[in-house]
Amino acid sequence: MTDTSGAVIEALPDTGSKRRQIRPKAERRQQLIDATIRCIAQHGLSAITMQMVTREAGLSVGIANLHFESKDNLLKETLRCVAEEYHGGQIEIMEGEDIPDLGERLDALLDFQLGRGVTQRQKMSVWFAYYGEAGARPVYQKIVSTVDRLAAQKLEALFTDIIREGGYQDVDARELATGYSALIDGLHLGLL
Amino acid sequence: MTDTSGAVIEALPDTGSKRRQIRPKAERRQQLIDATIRCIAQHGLSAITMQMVTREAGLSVGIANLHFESKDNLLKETLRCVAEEYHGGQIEIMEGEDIPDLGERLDALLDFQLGRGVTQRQKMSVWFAYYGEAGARPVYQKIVSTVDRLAAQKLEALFTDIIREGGYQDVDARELATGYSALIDGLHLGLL
DNA sequence: ACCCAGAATGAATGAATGTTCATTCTTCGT
DNA sequence: ACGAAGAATGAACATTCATTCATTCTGGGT
Repeated sequence: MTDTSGAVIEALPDTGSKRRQIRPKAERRQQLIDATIRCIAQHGLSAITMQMVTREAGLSVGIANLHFESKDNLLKETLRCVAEEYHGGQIEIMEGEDIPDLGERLDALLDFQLGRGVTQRQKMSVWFAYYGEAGARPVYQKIVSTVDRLAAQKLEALFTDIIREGGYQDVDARELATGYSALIDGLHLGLL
Repeated sequence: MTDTSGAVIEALPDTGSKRRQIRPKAERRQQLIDATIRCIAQHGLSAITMQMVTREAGLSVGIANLHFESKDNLLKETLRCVAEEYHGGQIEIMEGEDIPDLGERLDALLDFQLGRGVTQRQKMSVWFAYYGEAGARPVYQKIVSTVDRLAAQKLEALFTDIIREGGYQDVDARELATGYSALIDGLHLGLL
C-alpha cells in the first residue's frame, strides 16, 4: 500500500501508528499464536523463526519470551490451539442438540471438515505440519492424541446412533468411524 | 537429548576397524541417504543436522558436502529416493503382468501399501514429514506431485480394468481411485 | 616398491537464531 | 499530577549449525 500524501498520519488512533501499546496478556498470547499459524502455513514448521513470528504479529522479539517462555512452548501452545479449535468444532457439532436430525448433523460435520475458508486452510496446513513431526516429538503426540481420541469417541457414538435409528445390520460403528476419519484425513492431504 | 551412539554405527558388515575406506561415489551417496532416512524417522525433519546424519552413516561431516553439494540437496535427494521407492513399488505391482488376476493384483497393492517392516515404517514416517513441509517448499511439491500423478494414473487404469472386467455399472474409476488413495493415506496417518 | 589422484577427514569459520535484560514507555490508582 | 508496576522493546550475547579447506590417507597404476 503506497502512501501518496506523505503527510503526517498520526491522526489515526490505532492502525498504522507505531506507538507502543499495552494490552492484556491473553490478547497478546492469541495475537502471537495467530501470527505463528500464519507463519507456519506460509514458511513451514522447520523454517520458522522467532523474528519471523514477532514481526508478523507486529511486535518485538522479546515479547514472545515474556508471554511464552520459549520458542518450543510457543509452538506447543499453537498446536494445542489448532487442535482444540479443529476437534472442538467437530465435537460441538457431533453432540450439538440444535440439529436433531442425525443425517443433517453428519452433513454439518462434513461441511465443517471440508470447509474452504482461508483461515481453515491455514489451520489444516499447520495441522499436517505438526503431524509430520509428531513421530519424533512425544509432546506433540500427546497433545494431538488426547484431543483426537475424544473426537473419535464422539464420532463413533454418532455412527452408533445413526445405525440404531436406521436399523442397519452388519455395520460396526467403530470401523465405520475409523474409515470415515481416514478418508477425511486422506482427502485433506490430497488438497494440500 | 541422550547420545545413544557412543561408538560408530556400522550399517555394513565391516571389519569394525576405524580405518578410513575409499568407496565408489554411488555407494557413499546411498549410505548417506539411508542414514538421513533413519535420522528423519527418529528425530524429525526440523531437528536433523549434518553432524547427526554423517555420524549415523559412520562418516565425517565434510563428506556430505562432497557428494551432495549442500544439506538442502541431501534432503531433496532423500525425498526423491523415498518417493521413487514407494510409488515405484506401487507402479510395478499395478502394471505387473506377473499377476494376471486383477483382484489379486489389488490385494498385492494393499499388502505393499500397508506392509509393516521397520524400514517401511521409517519410509512412511519420512514421507509424511516431507508432506508436512511440502506446502512451503515448492521443490518438495514438485518431486512428490510428479511421481504421485503417475501412480494415480496407473491406479485409475487398474480400476478401469477391474470395472470393465466385472461389468460394474455406475462406478467412476477416477473417483474410486481418488477415494482409495485418500483412504490409504488416511490410514497411514492414523498409524503414525 | 613407489607415487599420486582424489577420497576422506574434522577443526575452523561465519552466519543464523533463541534467549536475556537494561532501558523505555504506558497505564492506572491515588 | 505524580509515581510505581509492569508491559514492551531491541541490542547484545551465547550457542548451534552448515560449509569450507588445508591436510591426511588410500588404493590402483607403473
